[in-house]
Amino acid sequence: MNQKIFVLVDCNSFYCSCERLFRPDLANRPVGVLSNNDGCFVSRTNELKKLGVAMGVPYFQVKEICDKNNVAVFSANFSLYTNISDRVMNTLFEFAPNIEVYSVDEAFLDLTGLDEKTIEDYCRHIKDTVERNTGIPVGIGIARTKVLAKLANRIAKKDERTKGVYSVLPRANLEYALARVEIGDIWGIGRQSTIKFKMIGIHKASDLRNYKNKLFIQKQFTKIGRMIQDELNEISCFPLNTEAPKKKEIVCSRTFGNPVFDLATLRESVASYASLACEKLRKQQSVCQVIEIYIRTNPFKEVPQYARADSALLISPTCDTRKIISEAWKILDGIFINGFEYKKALVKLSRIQDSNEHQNSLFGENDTSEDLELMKVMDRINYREGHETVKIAACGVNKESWYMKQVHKSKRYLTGWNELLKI
DNA sequence: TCTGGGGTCCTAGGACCC
DNA sequence: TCTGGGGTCCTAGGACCC
Repeated sequence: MNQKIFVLVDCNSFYCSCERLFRPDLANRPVGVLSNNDGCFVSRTNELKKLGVAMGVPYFQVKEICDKNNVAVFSANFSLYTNISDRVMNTLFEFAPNIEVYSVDEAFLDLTGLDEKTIEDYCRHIKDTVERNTGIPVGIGIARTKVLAKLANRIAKKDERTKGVYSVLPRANLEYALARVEIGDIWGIGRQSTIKFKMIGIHKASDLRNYKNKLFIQKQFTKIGRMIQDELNEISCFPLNTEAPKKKEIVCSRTFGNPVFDLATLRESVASYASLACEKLRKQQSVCQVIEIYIRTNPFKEVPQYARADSALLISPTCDTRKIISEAWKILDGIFINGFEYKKALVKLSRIQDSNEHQNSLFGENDTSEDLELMKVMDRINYREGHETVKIAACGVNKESWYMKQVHKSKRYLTGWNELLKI
C-alpha cells in the first residue's frame, strides 16, 4: 500500500513575526498584535504568552501588564501579513508540487513517496529555506494524515528539543504524541465536543484512537468525529485540497470605532462594507443573489440591546456595487430602530454563482456590459492606486465617526511607496 | 472609556411531492 | 381503538477552524 505523507508547515506567531521583520530591535521583546479596533490579542510571541496574556483577551484588560513589561503592541496590518504570507507560500511551492494553502500562516504539503529515512532532514531544509528567504520562523509536523500532521506540528512548536520539526511516522514518536496531546487540542475538536468526550472517559488523543465503538463516535460526534478518529489511526480521510474553491458566502463586517446612533451613518458603513464584499465577489468572478444585513448594539456595554438581521432575494444575480448598496439600504431601513447605540454592522452576500454560468432573469434588471465595464474600471483603478481611490458616494467621505481605531498600526512597508523601510 | 473578522461543514426538521 | 410511506430540497443553527 502506498502510504501517504502529509507535512504541515505553520508560521510561528505569524503576525508578530511579520512585525518583527521590520523592527529587528524587537527580536527579544514580547510582541503582540491586536484585532481590528485594537480590541483583542490575535497573535502573541512566546515572550508575551509567558506573561500570561491569553489568545483573544481584550487589550484594555492586560494593558498594565503590557506597559510594565515593555510589550510592543501593534494594530493589525493585514495587507502586510498577506503580502508576507504570499512570499512564504511561494517558497514552499519550490519543495512540493502539491500544496494546500490552508490559511494565511499554514500549508499542507504532500510529500508522499519521499524516503522516510531522510524526510526529517528534508523538512529541516524546508524550514531553513523559508526562514532565509522570508525571515519568518516556521514549525513542521510530519505524519500519515492531516490530523496527525497537525498534532506533530504542535509538538514541534511546544517541545524545544525537536528544534521545530517533528515526525510521527516512527511508531514510538506516534505513541508519544498521542499519549501526550489532550483531546481538546486535536484539530477539529472544539469546546463542546471536548466536554462530551471527557464525559465518556476520553481525555487524550490516544483514548480516542483506541476507542472501540466507532458507530457511537459517529452518532455522537457526526461523520467528522469518526473521520478524526480514523485519521488518528493513520487512515487518511481529509485529502489535500490544492485548489482554493470559490467562496460560497462573502461576509464583510466591522465593529465601529465609536458608537453610531443615526441611520445616515449606519448607511455609510453598510455601503462601505457592501463595496468591499462586492470587490471580493468580482475578484472570484461571481455574482450573488442574496444580500443580508445585520446590525447590533454593544453586548458588553450596559445599554439597551438590539440586534437584527434581514435579507433580500434579488430577481437577477449581480455583482454591481451600486445595485447591492441600494438593496442593502432597503434592508437596513427595514431593521433600523431609532434610539439604540449601534456598534457593529455586517453585510453578507450569498447564493453565489459563477458570473459566466448563471442564468439571466427574464424579468429583473440584469447587469449590462456597461455596468460590468464600469465595475472593472473601478477595480482596476483601486488596485493600482489604492483602496477607495474611486468609490460610490454612498460610502461617505468622512468616516471618522465610525471607522475603526488603529492606534498602533505599523507602516505599509511593502505596499505603500511612502512607507518603505529606510536604511 | 476599551471586548475581531471571515469562513466551512453537518444535521435536524419542515415543506413539499407522489 | 385504528390515521401510509418514501423521497428530495431547503434552511437555520450549531460547531468548528484560523
